[in-house]
Amino acid sequence: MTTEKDIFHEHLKRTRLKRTDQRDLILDVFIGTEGHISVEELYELVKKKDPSVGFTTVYRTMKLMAEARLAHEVRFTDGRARYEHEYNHDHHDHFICNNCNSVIEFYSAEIEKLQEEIARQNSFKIQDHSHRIFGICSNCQEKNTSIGVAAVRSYS
Amino acid sequence: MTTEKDIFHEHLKRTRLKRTDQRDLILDVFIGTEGHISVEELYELVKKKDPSVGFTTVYRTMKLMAEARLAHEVRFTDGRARYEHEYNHDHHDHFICNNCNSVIEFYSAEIEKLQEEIARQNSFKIQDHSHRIFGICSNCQEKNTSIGVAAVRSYS
DNA sequence: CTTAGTGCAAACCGTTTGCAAATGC
DNA sequence: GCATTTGCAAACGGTTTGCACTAAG
Repeated sequence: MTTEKDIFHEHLKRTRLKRTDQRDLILDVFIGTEGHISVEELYELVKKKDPSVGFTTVYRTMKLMAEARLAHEVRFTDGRARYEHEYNHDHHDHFICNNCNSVIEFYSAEIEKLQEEIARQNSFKIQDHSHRIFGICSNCQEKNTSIGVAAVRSYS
Repeated sequence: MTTEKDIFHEHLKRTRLKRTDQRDLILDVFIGTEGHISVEELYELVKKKDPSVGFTTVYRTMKLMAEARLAHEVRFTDGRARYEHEYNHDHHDHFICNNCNSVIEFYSAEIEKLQEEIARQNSFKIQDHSHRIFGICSNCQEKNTSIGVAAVRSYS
């Protein structure tokens, strides 16, 4: 059975990079998370296990994990990079609540298919996509009858 | 006939803000552009007409234009905010070439409909969305048989 | 022993903010 | 006249980089 650690080590070998204790630790900590974790959040968790690890290393390692297809980078409304597990996790897109910032995952085979069709019509070769739907989640709709739409949000 | 300037001035009146020469000039220059212009690009154009305008004012005015629904903010791969015309322009989404950074607009009524359906199923109230498809445009596919996929792109 | 990785501090870059002076209404 | 806007410079916040040192293979 292939583990995320195997994949990571293989990726390192293939690209002639070195295994280090820091990289292994960051991977271990990342494996223990779920959802969409920011680099800083991950750094805080790593620091608990080994306070000597620098946050630059976490940044660099997460880039490696993305290259190894273990992590997928996403961005919501706070301008930070966030990572979600990619290995053994199905692709999905996101609803993002403009009120409470919660994130709901969704998947539509039909949308995926239509994307491919339109790409084909345009002779465009898809490598990746980012489909984010912003609005108000059901929870916030119930709790708050009048939600301020003060400013136009910037979706970084 | 309602012009973009009318809409802008109405928006200012409604929100009790003031018309200024700078704001009018920036709007005029923006009206004269097409595509997806960055704040800095817009600032350079504005400077040609009036070098005394500060770039902070351009930033602030573009936010106003977005609030007035004259401009829509988008972000591709360079981390900059870009604005495209929203008034009298149909909604669309984007293909973005990872090789030459060109942008192709697309629209699918079916995808839009499916989005709404999935939102309804999740009791999510859509306010906006951002749907970006990254890959290689037809032009780059022809010209370059081997395109480097060196690093994982960060889609800001 | 050679090459890559680490941690730190400083740089970076797009964007925002504090402020005194200027302007709209 | 009062409130808003302006332009400047400085701050901000997330991320990246240069570098002397350390560690992996």
